[in-house]
Amino acid sequence: MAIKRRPLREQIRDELMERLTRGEFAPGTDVNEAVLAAELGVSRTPLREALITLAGEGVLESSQGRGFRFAPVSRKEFRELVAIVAALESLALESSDPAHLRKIAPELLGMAQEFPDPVADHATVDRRDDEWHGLLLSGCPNQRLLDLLAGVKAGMRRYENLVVAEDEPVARESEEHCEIARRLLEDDLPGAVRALRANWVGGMERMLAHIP
Amino acid sequence: MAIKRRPLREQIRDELMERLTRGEFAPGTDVNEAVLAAELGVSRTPLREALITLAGEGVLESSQGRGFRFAPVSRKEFRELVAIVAALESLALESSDPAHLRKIAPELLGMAQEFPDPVADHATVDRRDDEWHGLLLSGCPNQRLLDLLAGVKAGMRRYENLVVAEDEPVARESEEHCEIARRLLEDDLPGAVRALRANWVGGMERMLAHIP
DNA sequence: CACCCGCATTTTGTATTCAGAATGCATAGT
DNA sequence: ACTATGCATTCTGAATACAAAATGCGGGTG
Repeated sequence: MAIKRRPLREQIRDELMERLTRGEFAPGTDVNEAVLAAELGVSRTPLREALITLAGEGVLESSQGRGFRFAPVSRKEFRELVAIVAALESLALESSDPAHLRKIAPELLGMAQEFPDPVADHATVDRRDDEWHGLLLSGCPNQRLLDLLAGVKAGMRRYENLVVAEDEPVARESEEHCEIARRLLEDDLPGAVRALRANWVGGMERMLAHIP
Repeated sequence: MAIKRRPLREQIRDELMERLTRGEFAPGTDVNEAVLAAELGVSRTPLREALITLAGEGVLESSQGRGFRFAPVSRKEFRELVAIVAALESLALESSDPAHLRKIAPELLGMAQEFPDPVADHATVDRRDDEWHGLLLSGCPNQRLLDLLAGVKAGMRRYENLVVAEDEPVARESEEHCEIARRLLEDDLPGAVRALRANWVGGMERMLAHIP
């Protein structure tokens, strides 16, 4: 077995994203590099490299002499991000191989139908949602597009733990995913793209109420 | 006057992009950090920070233990990048304020009509093209989208100096810009978006012949 | 002659150190 | 009493030092 060797900065980035997803960092708070580095058991150098990467993805902001802080959240930015992701996912879906889409459509439908626990925490719901969209775009040949999407979605992660899982919205999300899968089963790619856009817009509206 | 204070990593990033545009770095070649740092008169630390930023934008690649290299070019990646930029610029145009678009339409038309020197070097042509697209999107309220676009376009920069300026393609580009501006003058936003997409696709095809 | 192993060199990855800017508090002056 | 100024502290930004991995070369061996 080939053992993996990854730069510290990448491991640190992943760990920080993990903690961010767990809600350990409040938006708007400063990063104390020395403290965080000690906590992670690394030096400031690779930590700063990870912070710079995250700043490039919009997760952090930086200002001269004042270091990094977790980017604050706003309705405006959330709307901007959703518009971007909707456009990029649409493009990814449009450029996917129709045959592949037909092949995965049943699995997409199945995943959408097996309803998550009504009381599942938002982390579980979000993870399943990510998996579903990941499968949906698994046939996209545009690797740069997928990388870009991953970066933009990282910038959206801090919005996810603002909401608590509720019964009705999860059902809506599930229904919308079914709709997309059904379109794909029928080889209706334009319809699937429209449904995907509607899914993002709908998800955005469900979320907006929870953002200050 | 408030004097500007920018981190070294940003100045280095800009300088590297400048040199890249001037064709000083061949795609596929390795970066020697010590040499480059000495050349720029800085230490390796902020240089590496700049390199990491550029790697995030796709200008560089990095592999464990082997450092950074300028990303090689390929027809496949160029097509991917054009598809992305076309989609993002379309979104930016669609979300712009129609009134603002109407206001800048005459200027867009004027810029498109004043034909660049037939013998202008590609750098000049590219710069004018960038300015035109910048003005076109100047009314887009989605700041995250504009930032994202800037990053993706940075990743495309290394393709620009692969082509030499030619008479006919520049005229085509100019005509396509006129078409877009005219649509905006007539308040035909969907038509302008279609023309913008066509402009990117056309520009891509003109460029593809020059890529190995 | 080809191939492989081991050592020396080069270069990256990470840690540590140093310098300079920002922040906050205390004190003096009005 | 309030403001402004100077100083101490804290933290970031950059440079340097150190460790470890990769590369290249030379000698030895099949």
